[in-house]
Amino acid sequence: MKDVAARAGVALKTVSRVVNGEPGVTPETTSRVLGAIEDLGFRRNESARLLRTGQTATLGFIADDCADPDLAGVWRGLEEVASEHGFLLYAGSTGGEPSREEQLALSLCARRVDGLIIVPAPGDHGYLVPEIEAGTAAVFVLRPPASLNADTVIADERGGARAAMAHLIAHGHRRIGYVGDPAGHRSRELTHGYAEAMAAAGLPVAESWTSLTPQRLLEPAVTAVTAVLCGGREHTVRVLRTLARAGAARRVAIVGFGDLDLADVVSPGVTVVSYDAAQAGRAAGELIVRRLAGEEDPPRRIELPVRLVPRGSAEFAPES
Amino acid sequence: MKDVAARAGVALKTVSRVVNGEPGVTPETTSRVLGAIEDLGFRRNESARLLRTGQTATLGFIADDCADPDLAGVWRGLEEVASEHGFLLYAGSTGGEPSREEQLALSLCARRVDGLIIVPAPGDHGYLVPEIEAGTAAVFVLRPPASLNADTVIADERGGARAAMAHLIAHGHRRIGYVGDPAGHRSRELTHGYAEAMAAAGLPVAESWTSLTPQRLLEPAVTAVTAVLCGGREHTVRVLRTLARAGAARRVAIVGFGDLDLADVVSPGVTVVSYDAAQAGRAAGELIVRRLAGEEDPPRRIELPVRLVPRGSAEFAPES
DNA sequence: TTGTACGCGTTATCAC
DNA sequence: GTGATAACGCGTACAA
Repeated sequence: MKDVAARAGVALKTVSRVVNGEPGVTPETTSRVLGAIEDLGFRRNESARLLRTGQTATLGFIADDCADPDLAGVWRGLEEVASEHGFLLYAGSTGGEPSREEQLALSLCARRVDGLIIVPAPGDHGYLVPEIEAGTAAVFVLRPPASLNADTVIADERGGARAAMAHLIAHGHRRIGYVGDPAGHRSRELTHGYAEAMAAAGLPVAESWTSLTPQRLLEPAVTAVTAVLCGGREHTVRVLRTLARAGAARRVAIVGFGDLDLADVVSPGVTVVSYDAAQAGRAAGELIVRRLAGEEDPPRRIELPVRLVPRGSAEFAPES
Repeated sequence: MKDVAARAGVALKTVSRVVNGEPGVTPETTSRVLGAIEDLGFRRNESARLLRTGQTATLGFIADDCADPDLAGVWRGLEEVASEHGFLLYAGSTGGEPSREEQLALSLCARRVDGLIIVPAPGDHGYLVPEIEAGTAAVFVLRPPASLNADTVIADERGGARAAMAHLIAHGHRRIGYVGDPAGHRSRELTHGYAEAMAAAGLPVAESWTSLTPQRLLEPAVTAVTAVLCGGREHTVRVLRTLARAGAARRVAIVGFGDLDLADVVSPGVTVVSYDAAQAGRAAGELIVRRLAGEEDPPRRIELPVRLVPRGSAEFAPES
């Protein structure tokens, strides 16, 4: 910028004015400065600018694995909003490790991102308190934070599980199982929804039904189970694979959580409950943009609907 | 930092030394500074630091859509390398629009990212020349850049197409079609591979075979076609869906480009050719890290293998 | 072992 | 309209 000023024969500030489109510069001077900028291939150093202004126009996205379909969807929605408002986006994966999440978040704060959008790993999020007090906005997506009250956007997974269960029960299923990870926020919500729906229908639940694996589904001890809710894409795929190999010997109604590439191509089609991850990302982005615009309301909690998509794998009555 | 120095009763530089772990500070002084840092909740401002040092320890990733499975895979591999070497990652989606790509790339350069990893949109990339000359490293992934000679990591899509075609031909297919976008780098490569394989086998190609859509596959004019190569996941899915609806009336051998969630669960399993996107990301990351370490060799071109995964949808002879 | 002075590239304040 | 000068928060050279 100094060089540009020298070449145009003006002061530093005048170049700054031109670059920022500030008023009060003769068209003649402007064009001279512009010429010098062109000649020297000058491009403003944003780091310096941001150091001076204190605003980085930057957001950070932190999630387990940005390549996961749900999280990638969130990312896409978030990016839409970010680019609309002129924010650039950092992204980082934690692999579900709390320590890596903290490290990432603090690195981003040290770079003075204006806001953080976090799909939280398990563990405490108290480490963010000083950052938030220092002015960094934070929104949690898909999972609530621990030890922290902040804006949150989550999917109504429990409601989704209830809808799936009601669907299975309406088709005559009474002995229904759950296949999924034992831990994690989603599993907790889904098993709650599962239990609520079973209780509401007055149906008993055997303990072994809620800790199923695809293989155990074939064991004599649980062959009484006529339907399952799968707590995630990989579980749905594993169950479908296992049952496909078992052939006609074992028929189980299936509702999966999360949509799949070929869900409508397999036979029967895979019935799923799912939500719009991009919508979650957009909601989170809009929340944070509003905070950065100065909104001071107490933390909000936005809940996204989880909808049932019937395709056939759950729309039949048990044989017994 | 000034405040910390004041509170600890030392000079600015001493705080700097402690923060950076430089030698030459009394343990006593160190602990006093550390205490002040703790009390004030001080955290070094990286922007300022990087303004001073000139290195941002930051990379930028630009792609059509970070939520696309292939590009998300590239992202994952890239991030692995980046975090290993202490780089933070910006990410931006272009939606395939050249103007948005340019805008993103220049914004990132203005923030002085050390390097750019680009899955290029169509169009000219000459706009990057001044940036590269100014010291920004650039690597192109999955598609080669136009009007620019730079490091590139691509998948051997043409070879993949040849392998797929050879596979179909070996199973007795003679009239083979291609379903895919008319434009784009991948389509170009795949249709070249297609043509090469057909020519190598001495097979004639009707013009209508290379501009197929799922619907046209059912038309009388092209029912002679007994097998197809699909140029992308969405095409494979659409073909499978269309044929599933058509039922037993039309049987077509299929090889898809890009793996699918339930590829091994549908019956028959979907035979695909695919590559390891994460490997592409890692290769790109390593390339750029090496450049940033000062490597001066001429631009490299790394080619990743594309492998055939037989699952059944292509492993049968034509009926005629 | 510690401190001083200066510079990184920009914007902001005021004077001219 | 334009310009000199001080900041922003930190690292570096060199003196103490």
